[in-house]
Amino acid sequence: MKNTRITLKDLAKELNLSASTISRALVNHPAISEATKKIVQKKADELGFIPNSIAASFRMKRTQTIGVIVPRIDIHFHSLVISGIEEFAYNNGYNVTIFQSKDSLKREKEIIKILQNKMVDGVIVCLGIETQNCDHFKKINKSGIPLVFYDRVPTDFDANKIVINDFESAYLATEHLIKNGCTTIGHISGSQTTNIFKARLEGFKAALKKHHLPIEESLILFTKNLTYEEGVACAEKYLESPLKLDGVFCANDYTAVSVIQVFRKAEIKIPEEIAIVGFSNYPISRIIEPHLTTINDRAFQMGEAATKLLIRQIEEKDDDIKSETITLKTELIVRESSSRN
Amino acid sequence: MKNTRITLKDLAKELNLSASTISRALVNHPAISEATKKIVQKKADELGFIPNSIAASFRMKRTQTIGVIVPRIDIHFHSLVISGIEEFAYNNGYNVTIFQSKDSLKREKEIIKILQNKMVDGVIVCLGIETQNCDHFKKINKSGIPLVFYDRVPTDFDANKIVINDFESAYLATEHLIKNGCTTIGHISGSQTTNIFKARLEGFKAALKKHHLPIEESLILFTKNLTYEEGVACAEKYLESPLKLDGVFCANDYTAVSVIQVFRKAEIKIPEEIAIVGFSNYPISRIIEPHLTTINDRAFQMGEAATKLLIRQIEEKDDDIKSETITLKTELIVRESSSRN
DNA sequence: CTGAAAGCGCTTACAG
DNA sequence: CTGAAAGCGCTTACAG
Repeated sequence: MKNTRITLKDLAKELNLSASTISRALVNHPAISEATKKIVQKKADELGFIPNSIAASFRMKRTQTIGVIVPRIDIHFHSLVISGIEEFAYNNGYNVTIFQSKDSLKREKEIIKILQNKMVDGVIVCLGIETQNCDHFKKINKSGIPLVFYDRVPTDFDANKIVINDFESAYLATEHLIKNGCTTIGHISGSQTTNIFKARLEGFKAALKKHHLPIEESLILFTKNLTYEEGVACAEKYLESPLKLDGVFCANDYTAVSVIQVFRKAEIKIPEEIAIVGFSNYPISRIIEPHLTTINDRAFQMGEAATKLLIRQIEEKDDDIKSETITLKTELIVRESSSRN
Repeated sequence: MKNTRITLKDLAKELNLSASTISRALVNHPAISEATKKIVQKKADELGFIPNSIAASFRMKRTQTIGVIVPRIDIHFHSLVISGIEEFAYNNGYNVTIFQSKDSLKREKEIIKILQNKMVDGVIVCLGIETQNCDHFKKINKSGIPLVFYDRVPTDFDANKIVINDFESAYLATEHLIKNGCTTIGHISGSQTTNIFKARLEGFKAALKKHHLPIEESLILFTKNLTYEEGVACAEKYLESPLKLDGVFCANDYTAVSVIQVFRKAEIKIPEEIAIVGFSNYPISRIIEPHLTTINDRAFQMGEAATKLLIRQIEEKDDDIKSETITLKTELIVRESSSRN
């Protein structure tokens, strides 16, 4: 059953050619005559030749493989990014090997080791929540393997990054609320140790300032992980607030959905009495009623852009480490939750 | 910058030992003395030795890699399965390489080729929608690479499969509606070329029959892909039906959510007037109001079980092809959408 | 308990 | 346009 695979040598013997010629013919080397190429290709098909790309990788020290490290693959955002990575990689002849760090620093370090053992050509990573220090990444980078970060990116060294313009997106979202007549606007934010949530908060404040609205600190609520449950708690706080708010900008869609539900249960009309904007354009945003205005965070494009940058660096000849930051444009998707006409 | 990696030979020279001994010491071979192992390990750490596992794979014809083919990675069900695969594989020393077939047969065949080139040790796959004929999989199987299917599995050959008991799950879900007093129950089904949806429909009918309720064909609606939008259309049909239905069992959660929303908009009380049950336990099921009763389809466990079975077959010595079907137990999660007490 | 030697299947610099 | 030869870094059967 386990038939031994045909090799270049077998093909060579069969055709009275050298293995070198077979090898070259199969990769369409310009020095080989068309006639020979045709003969070789035909024989290869005939005998069901399966090239051993492990042997080739070993020889060339190139695996055509990209390693990906995400906190968890079953978070929709990451699965969208990975989808973009796989798509772009596939179309450019690279394969993708996936690892979940589970937000564990220990595991992240183990994975880095495996990636080096396996000689991946490059690595795309979203840092785990525990990771404050990127020495393990610096090491792999110095060994000549290009690295691109997305979403949660390192601050302690100069790396390739794909990000979105969180500040401006938040600014835009907030301004949209203002333009729809909101004057007392709350914000539900995430952990301030994560840059993107800090930036969203800043953008929110900047928009208020710009439009001469007061920044009510009591309406800025902080959560740990922006979960649905935390969102419910925040919404309940808003209900108890002496300030009568008429708009909320949430740093993600889950919390926005909880706010919608809690307010509706309290018989508050959305968007008439309170307008809501979320962030990320999760599938639920166009299912929840009223449909949620949100920011398209371009997860798929993030994966594509990361892979494109990575492959360019893999295939570039020169060995200088340089780092680029690519900022993707987001988009405000206006739906009913904020549309007062 | 691109420092050349230390090899076994370098280590051997450094320690006045042979490469054989170094190799054995590093894998904890029993024939090597503890003293030697210690020395070797110390030196390896000191010089930052990174084993070249591509060389090892090449030599041993074993890559410790599992190939995974899914239609799309950004479908929540699949990302959950992959999460289970990655987790189990990681804990057992295997890596996971992911490919998306995008439901294209052509692409599926291309991927199979790549997988063979890359000499993965085994493959886990959910068939694409176009795939009626599994010859390409038979071929890779015959070449000695074990294969495990999940969710959409082949019917034209005897393969390893991980499935859930769709029939019984549907039976249970329907019986649950009956026990909550429903007598005129509809079903929203998926494509009948897909076995799981056929089985769910059969389970639905069996439960009605068992409880001596009539099977109203006009209340059994078929969709192509069980999308949210198709669900809306089905719900509207139900509203126009002369039969006054009081329960709906939906073959997935998306359609169940649309039914809830359409009915609520029509001022129908859920669950009092119509009770709803979905299938899959998607995150949205515990967000939508009322929360949706549904079937936990064990996606994560499916990934684990598939990987466990695959690894066992990879590591088994004997070359017989045998096929196992593992059926996972599902679970009915009762929530408000069907609870009439 | 340790070593010498062969070989896995490719690619490529060199030669012609 | 084609070939002979070396070598990538491991593992392992064999010998001692």
